[in-house]
Formats: sequence, C-alpha cells, structure tokens
Amino acid sequence: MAKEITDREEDYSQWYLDIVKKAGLADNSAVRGCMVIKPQGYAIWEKIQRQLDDMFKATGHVNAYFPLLIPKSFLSKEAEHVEGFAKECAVVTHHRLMDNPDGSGVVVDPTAKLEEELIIRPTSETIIWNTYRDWIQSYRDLPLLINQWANVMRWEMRTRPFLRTAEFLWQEGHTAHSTKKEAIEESRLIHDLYADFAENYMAMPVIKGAKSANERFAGAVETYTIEAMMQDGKALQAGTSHFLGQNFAKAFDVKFLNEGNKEAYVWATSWGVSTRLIGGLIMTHSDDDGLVLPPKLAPLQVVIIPIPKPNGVLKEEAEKIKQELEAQGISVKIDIDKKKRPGYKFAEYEMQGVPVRIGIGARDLEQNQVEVARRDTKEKMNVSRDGLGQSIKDLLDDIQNNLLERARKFRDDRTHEAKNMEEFEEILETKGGFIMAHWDGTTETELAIKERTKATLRCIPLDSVLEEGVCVYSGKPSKQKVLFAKAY
RNA sequence: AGGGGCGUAGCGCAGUCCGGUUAGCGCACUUGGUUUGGGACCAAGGGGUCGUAGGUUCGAAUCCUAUCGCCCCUACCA
Repeated sequence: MAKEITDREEDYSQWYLDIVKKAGLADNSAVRGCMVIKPQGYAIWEKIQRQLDDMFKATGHVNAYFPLLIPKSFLSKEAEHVEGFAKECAVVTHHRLMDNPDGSGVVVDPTAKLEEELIIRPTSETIIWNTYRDWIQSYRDLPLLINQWANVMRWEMRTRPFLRTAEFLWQEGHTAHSTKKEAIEESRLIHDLYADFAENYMAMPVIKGAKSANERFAGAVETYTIEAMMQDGKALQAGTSHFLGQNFAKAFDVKFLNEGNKEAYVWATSWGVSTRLIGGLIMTHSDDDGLVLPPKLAPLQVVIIPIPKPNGVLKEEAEKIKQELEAQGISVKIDIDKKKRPGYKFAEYEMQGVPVRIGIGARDLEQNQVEVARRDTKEKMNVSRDGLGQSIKDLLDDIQNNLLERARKFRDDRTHEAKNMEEFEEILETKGGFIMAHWDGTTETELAIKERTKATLRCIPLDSVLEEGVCVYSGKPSKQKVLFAKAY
C-alpha cells in the first residue's frame, strides 16, 4: 500500500498537514498566511455552520452583517481592545491603483490616499457597538441578540491551515442587555451551547472554564472557553464566549432608558467559533490512514462501492441501497468510476474520512448481504441486506458515540494532577497532556510557570471542586485546581 | 526580527561541487487495451521562462551579484 500520510508518531505536525492536503480540505494560496478552503473542507464548515446557526436561532438570535472595513479610530476607543489587536491589523491606506509610468503594471496612486485609514476587521466589536448606539434607546430595544457569519483577518507570523491563518471564517455573536445578570447569563448560555456542539456533533469532549485575567479577550470582563485535547496532548481553545461588562457601551456611548426612565449603559457579550474547529476535528479523531469524521458532521456519510464484475444487477442493487439509506436521512454516494479499482477507492474514501463504506459484489448478492466497513475502527463485517437502512443508521449512531467516548478516554488518560513543580515538569516531559494544579490566582505566577515550562493556564474549570490547597509554584494558598497545558 | 535549509513539469526529487549534445527520474495526467473482493499492468503520448533580474563566458540549471518566495529552529496569537 502506497503510504501517502506521515505517521503521527513520526511527525505530528507533518501528519496534520498531510491530512489537510490528502483529504482535500485546503490548499496554500498565493497569499502568504491565507489558505484556499477546498470543497471537501468547505463542506465540513457548511455542516458546522448549519448546525450552529440552528442552535443560535433556537435561542433567539438573528443574523446580520457588518462591514469588513473599520475606521482606524474605532479600534482605539477601548483601551485594552486596541492593545490586544493593534499589532496584527491589516490597514487599507489607498483606494486607487494606476498604471506604473515605467509600464510595468500597476502601482498605488499616491493621490488616492484615504483621509482616515481603514483596518480590516480582526473582530467586529467596535464597528458593531458604534452601530448599536443608534439602535438602542430604550429597554424595549433590548436584548439585542445578533450574530454574523464573516471572515476576519489577523496578521499572523506563523500560520497553519485551519488552526491559525491570517484570514479565517467564523461567527461572532454580539449581544446587548439591560442588566449585568442577563448579559452574564447570555455568555454562559452560549458557552454551554458551544460545549454541547463540540461534544454532541464534533464528538470532541471539552473542558468548560473561565480564562485567567492574562488570557482573557482584550476588552472582556470575563472570558469563558471550551478547551479540547488534541492527540499530541496539546490543548486547543475551541470557542470563547465573553462577558464584556459595560466596556464597549462606555467606549461607544451606548445608553438606554430603563423602565424607571433612568439612563444607563447597556451590558454586552460577544462570542465566536471559527474554522479552527475543523483543525480540532482533524486532531481529535483522525489516524494514520487519513481523516476520520463524526457522522453528524461528515458531508458524505456512506459510500457504496460496487465491486465491478460486468453485470447491471450490481448497479441496480447499489441504487436500491442508496434509496433505502436516503430514506433514513443518510447522505450516500455510489462510486461507479470504472477507471479506479476497488482497493484504490477504499483507501481514497478512508483518507477522506467517510464514516461508512459499503462494498457489494457478486458474492454478496448471492448471500443476501453487503460488506460494511466502519472508518473509526476499520472493522469490516458482513451485514444482512434485510433492514440495511436501519442497520446503517444504527451504525452511524454507534460511530458517533464511539468517537466521543474514545476521545474522552484519551483525554482522561492524559489528564494528571501535579502537587509541585517537579511533578508538573515530570508530567509534561513524560506524559504530556493536561495538568490540574493549584494556582494562587496571580498573573505573576501564571507567567512564571509559562516561562519555565511552556505550558499555559488554559482555564479555571467551572466544575472543579473548591478545596484548600497550595499553589504548585508559589506555595501560597489556593482554593481550586486549574488546567494547564501546552497549547495550539 | 536572529540562525539554518530550499527554489528544476501539478507533486516529490536527481543534475549544481568540477559550466559543454535535445535537462532527466518517480508519482500524477491523456489515449488504447487487459484488469477489478485492499492503493493493477502493458503500450503510446502531453507537459519545463531550471524562482526573478543582472553579470562572467564561445557556451550558464551549474560560477558571481542582487532580489523575491517558501520551509525549519527561537518571542506573541481564535
């Protein structure tokens, strides 16, 4: 068998790049740091989008669209926000090109300089809050629950497809509320929604937690995160939901009259997940043979491969099976390409992560069965032709569950407690993964641990038990363990 | 941004040290045929500004200079 994908053990990051390439998810583009998302990759994003969009709508949110370009001055209105993003912004300075006088193509027309430079949004809080000021006058205008699906740009030094690219696709929700309590509830509602999506659709178990002051979103009062463990033991921040307090309301002067006819600043949240989730999907489930996708997000769930002996009965049978599966709401494709042999096709669809493959040949027809191969375990079994629609439906459910359980076990096996720095460092060196440890709550300690070990404080888990302990680094008192890991 | 490496067909590479026929190999691609239960085989084909610009030379993928791009290692980030 021709080996096209680097083994994970040999070189995990090369393996990742091989998967992206061989499964046809994305290509590098002519623009540094920007990728082309290919149909196979985009189809996964569309599945993610559709599901999340339904979940947002079901919780009362609506979609809108705000401009790509933001006046430079907007960014500087919220002090922490500008500090967080200023160093990675692309800036538009001119609006016209002209023929180069020396005939060598086009150059920027120096007379077309913009009076106020525009930045390409790294996130949209500023332009949205500038707009919300006009939309909100009364408590009757609240809550304002808006989401947008968009692209954003952050000028990154080092990029990796899906995990970190200069331009990426995401959704960003921006909500406005009349009370602090309601805004906090909103940020936690979305936090839960993200965790639900990660586990029940991506089959990617996550730790829900709050970010430390140091890791918090620029301009947020509280940042909630979902953290997942990749197969190399590193953490991936898979989604964040922020309680913004009144920071943006004050920066953009967004006030409303409450029921008592008193003027007050509104309370805000913002939240987002990006195409990075696709990177998480890859690094949670896939193996040395290629992509592995959870059935709920697989653009194609079942592929039927007739083992071609020249007879039309096989084709008819494949078509019948397809219809039976589609009746169960399963997406199916029959591959009748005569140019490729079955073995080639098997490998190809495995690489692409199709959850279930059905092979039918003359032998199966005789015995009233088909050969079913599941991508997650690579098991093959003969399955009766009778009631096949239901059997495959059950199998897809089983694969979905198995992927989640497998990932959960993987993570739990690689989550350890450290009582002191010696243990902390030993775990990192020998086992990797997540480390639960007491922390004194100071940024100083957090940075010192990062400096010494390269592991960062991923989150303060919401479900961790309150218990007296001493900080793993400083020995000062601590009330609960927090999660450390090396991160993407 | 500092150190190292690489730019030759869609992809992966050889050739460069030591300049010299028409720039070569594998994969992929096209056509035809035989095949088809785990990445088939045979035959015939197509595809190159050797990253770019300048220089040295009778002659440059090869030597010199500049320049651009990419990858790897060190600091920040959904």
